[in-house]
Amino acid sequence: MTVENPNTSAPAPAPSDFVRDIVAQHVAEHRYPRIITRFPPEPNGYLHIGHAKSICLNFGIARENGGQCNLRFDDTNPIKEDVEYVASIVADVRWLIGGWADQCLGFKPKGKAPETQSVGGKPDFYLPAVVGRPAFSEIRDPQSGSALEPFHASDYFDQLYTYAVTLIRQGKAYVCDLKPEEVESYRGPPDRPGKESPYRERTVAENLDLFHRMKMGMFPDGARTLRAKIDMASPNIWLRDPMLYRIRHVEHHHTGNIWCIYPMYDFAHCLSDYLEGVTHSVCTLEFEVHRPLYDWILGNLDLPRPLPHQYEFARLNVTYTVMSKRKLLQLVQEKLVAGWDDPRMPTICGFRRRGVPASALRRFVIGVGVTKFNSLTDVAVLEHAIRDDLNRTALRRLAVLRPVKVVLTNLPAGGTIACAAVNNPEDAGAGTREVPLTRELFIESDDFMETPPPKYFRLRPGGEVRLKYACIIKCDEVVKDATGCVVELHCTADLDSRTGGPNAGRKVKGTIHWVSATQCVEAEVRLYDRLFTVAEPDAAPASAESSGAARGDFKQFINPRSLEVVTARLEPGLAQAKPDERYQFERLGYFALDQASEIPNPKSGIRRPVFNRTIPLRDPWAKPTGQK
RNA sequence: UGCCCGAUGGUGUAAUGGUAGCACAACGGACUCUGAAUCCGUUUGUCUAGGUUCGAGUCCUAGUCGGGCAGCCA
Repeated sequence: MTVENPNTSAPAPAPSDFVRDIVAQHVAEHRYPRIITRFPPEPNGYLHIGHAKSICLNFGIARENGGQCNLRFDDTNPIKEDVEYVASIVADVRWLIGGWADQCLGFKPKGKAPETQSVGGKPDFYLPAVVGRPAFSEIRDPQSGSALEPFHASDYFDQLYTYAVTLIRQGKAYVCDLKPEEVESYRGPPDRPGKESPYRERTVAENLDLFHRMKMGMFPDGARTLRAKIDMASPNIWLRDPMLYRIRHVEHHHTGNIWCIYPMYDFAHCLSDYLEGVTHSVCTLEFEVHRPLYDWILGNLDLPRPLPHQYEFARLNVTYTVMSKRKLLQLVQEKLVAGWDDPRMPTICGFRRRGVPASALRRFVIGVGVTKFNSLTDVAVLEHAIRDDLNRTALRRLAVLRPVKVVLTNLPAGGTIACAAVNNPEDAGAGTREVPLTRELFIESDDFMETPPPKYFRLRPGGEVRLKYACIIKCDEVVKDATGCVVELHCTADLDSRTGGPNAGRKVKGTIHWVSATQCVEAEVRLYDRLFTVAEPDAAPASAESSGAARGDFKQFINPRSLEVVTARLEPGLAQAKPDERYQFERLGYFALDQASEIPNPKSGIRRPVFNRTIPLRDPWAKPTGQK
């Protein structure tokens, strides 16, 4: 199989799934002049890896068909939404698709509303996109240089109001005075027909007047709604005269105080799709039962251009994490994590801060496929995608997380031996660097055992091990403190076994990493592990002893060891680590500079770098099964 | 409960009436100056019962199990 290798730039195989099959068929029969999709988040939370699946599907379809994908905020409920989220969503989307599908990103000229036009003699509204790669710092049209912005459903409130009036004129919508509880009881249970609202047969003139007065702010919140007149006996709840508009006297983050009536999702979404010329409106499974309503609204407005259609796929679930916005918000608000971008969070910004490349995230969400089956994907698949990406691209470096001092007794105190180290064995072009070998070193405490188990092939008293890129050393003496703790190992170096030396080919079983004790940098290193201890924090029942209150509470499964902070010693070159660079600390894992933290050293005042562990290397030996 | 949707190894996903394949995981081996990577190999699957057909994972019917919908949320 072909892989997306950045060195060979071999293309990844074009994904295939039922949605793409439908699109391909439409392309084959020239149903639309151009394929247009959209990614429509509500700005009420941060984007997570589940959204990444939707983003890669929608932008993927666009890029594979020379089409476009609009970023549109589905902002029809001002009480839940906030500008805080708008900026983060734009940043996350652009990071995820950057260099991959950003040429398909559809934005609109800033402040522009749908244009009034006539198509085949019929009145119409249309808002075409500007498609291209807007610069990252400032979003501008690459052609004209004019400012761009994402689409907003709230930019269509005028047009949506006009469409609502059209429905009223046709006798297909009415103003209803029922209270919320009454609406619920009139709607009825799914197995029996509902009851028609007493306000259902109001005259067109009365409905027009009432709807206008709703808009003018003459009624309090909840007093009246606009409803579609469809069928109170429908087995589909969403066809039982669904709400189209409700009254909300609240300021909207994008439209300010212009409106006090706001359209419902079902009314706004299908028409927003239409206004933007969307052809394929791809959403998750829970909207499947809404599709007849989506089609009803568009089908009853005599719209002159081709209508969009909705297709549904199963959302992404991953083991050992939670995905619902509510639960993620809870983790943030209750300070169980450090914020939305905490590297343990399944948010896009969390992964980014953790050091996961966008290409790895993309590869993962594309790899799991698109179906209508409610699946639970093993987090191991994600971890594999990350390791696979980083293995090919990360620069190898030496770092010791939990140091034990080693003294090479046959080396002079002040001397330095420069050792050539390979930067990336997967990429010959990455070259080499020099690391200093000195009399005093640090090695990983795990790499020495006084009484090792069978098949342990690192350092032991009297044993030999190779220092990677340097030479073989032999452990002559174990120095302990008063409590019996190992404080120092005295070893002799076999300099003939140096890389490139006469005895370079000498074999010893183990090779370990190391850093010079006198020429290294200190860093804070944050070791992240999965946030939850169970595969399904949502579903796992509480243990029998737990109280009823704790039953089903995902928070009881939070991993108390999901973050460990150590002071590590790094090879000197890492003082110049770059934020965008990815590193493999050899034999340990993949690490990236934390861009949000700069810890000044209290002693020296020098900035001490902070590294986040993106993911550890696979380590079968660490597992119980590996210790046989 | 009514309606809608779904079901292929442990997990995810192909096979579009014609040899059930791939990835991850697991296990074994080779190689190794990273117990990584790489390479080779092994184990494990069409929910059940009928029907259509020369032939069914695929089409039909019924059942079982799972998910969704009953916000003036999206």
